[in-house]
Amino acid sequence: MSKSVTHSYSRYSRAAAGLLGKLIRAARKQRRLTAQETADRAGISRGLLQRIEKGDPKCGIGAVFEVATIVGVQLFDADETALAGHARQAEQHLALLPKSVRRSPRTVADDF
Amino acid sequence: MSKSVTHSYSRYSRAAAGLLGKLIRAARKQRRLTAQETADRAGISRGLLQRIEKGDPKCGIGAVFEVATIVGVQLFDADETALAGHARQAEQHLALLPKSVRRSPRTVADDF
DNA sequence: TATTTTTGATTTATATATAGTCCATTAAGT
DNA sequence: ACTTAATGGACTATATATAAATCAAAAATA
Repeated sequence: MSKSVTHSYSRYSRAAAGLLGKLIRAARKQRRLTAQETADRAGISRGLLQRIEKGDPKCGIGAVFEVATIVGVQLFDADETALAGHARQAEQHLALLPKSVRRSPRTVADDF
Repeated sequence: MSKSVTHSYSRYSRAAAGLLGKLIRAARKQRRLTAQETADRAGISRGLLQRIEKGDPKCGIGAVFEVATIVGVQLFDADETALAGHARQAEQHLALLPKSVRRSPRTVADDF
């Protein structure tokens, strides 16, 4: 076996994944959905659902979003959402920005 | 080669991943960060960053959150956030709910 | 225009995420 | 209390995500 390179995440990222997991679990319980049934509907295994609810950062974002949707956790609220709005805005903004970025020598804060 | 089981995601999940990717890309450009530099800071490869910005649902949620944080996309705003609030609430709620769920025979709507 | 960097895409090798199974424990319903 | 179901944890095999390297095209600066 070769050396495995353990990647570490920022506290914020870990917290976000963990919180999202808790949200999902709570929502599932509220709806009285079995872990197995939820997993089936999401098209994933029960084991993966466990990891998602535990906040494992290695879970695929698609699987997480899928489960979140099923149990009724709206990340980006409703039809015209926080995220959707942001993204449209982002796209427009993108059109105005240069298509590639030339590295500027100034340093950027990296604290979070 | 054995048959590969292609998993399909709901439209909502795909949209969510895609939108988040666009958000990230736009934010990165705004900050004039190179793809390579962003990837380095996130501790991931440039290729993975490309997939994240393209909205690939198979990307690990930890990596996505990490990049989002770096480029300044706040999923759950700031220190006491939408999500954090929800999650605390979720936890309390969880304490009041039964620890396991007994399947009730009634069917549930599955359209989204 | 010339030069240099960024980007997008592809390929390969390796690490690892996931599905599937099993078992022990715990909790719900009777 | 008894019975049955849901959960949490392991473990294994396989699919696949990821890193790394390379190259061509596009775009930024001079």
